[in-house]
Amino acid sequence: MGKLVTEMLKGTLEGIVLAILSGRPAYGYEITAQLRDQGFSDIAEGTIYALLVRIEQRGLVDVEKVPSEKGPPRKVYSLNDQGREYLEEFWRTWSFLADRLEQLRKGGK
Amino acid sequence: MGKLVTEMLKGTLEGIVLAILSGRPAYGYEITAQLRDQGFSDIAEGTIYALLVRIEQRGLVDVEKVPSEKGPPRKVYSLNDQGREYLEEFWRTWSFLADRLEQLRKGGK
DNA sequence: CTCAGCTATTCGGTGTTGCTAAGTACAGGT
DNA sequence: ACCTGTACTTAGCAACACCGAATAGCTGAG
Repeated sequence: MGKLVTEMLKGTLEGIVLAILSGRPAYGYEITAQLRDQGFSDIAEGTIYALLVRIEQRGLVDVEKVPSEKGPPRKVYSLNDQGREYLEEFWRTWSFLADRLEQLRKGGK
Repeated sequence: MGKLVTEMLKGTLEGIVLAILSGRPAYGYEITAQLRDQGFSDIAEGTIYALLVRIEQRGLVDVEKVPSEKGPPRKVYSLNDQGREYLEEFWRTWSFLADRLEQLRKGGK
């Protein structure tokens, strides 16, 4: 999509992934594919994996290694309580920003 | 506000400033104050100035030096045609992202 | 059986961005 | 003279998404 999206994703991609995980546990490859389906056509694979490592280190998710039928074992991530809390905080921050931008869009016309 | 906002601002702050400039020309100090009023309580001054330099170098704004009554001369920035075009692109990208997040927020519950 | 192709993860290096912190510069009040 | 408020600049830092390559396992075509 371009540089604009790339920059905007900084800080939101993390929330997006957490939101996806809040639905059900998932592993990296799956998440990447899902994002691609949902319109984030050019999200780099490496980006997701790096992000997953990060949120794991922060203790927002639990990890379980699950053997795959067609490849190396999957690392399945699931949102834990701390992650759920963080996700709520994320939504609050997002709302704040979205509200401000909505106002600017109306007023600034 | 915290790290979350800081990261989210990456990529959006630029649009925010352009949106402000689309209302009327303004200078850095003024923009910073305005943002603070509008709830971005801890935006760093240096951040805005650096951003303004950037968008000037990209040719999105025109600059005019205007003497001030109470300090060094102001650099007044005004959105030009290219900037207006870019701002529209920004809004399109923002809408895309906001839509995706809105969906996630509903579905992921 | 080997090789291509899909699944799945890891890693090193890059560019952009916002923050921190300090410094420069000018006006007016005490 | 000194401090406060206005106004801009600069250098160095950390976080994040990207790119490209490497690794690893499995399956099916040749």
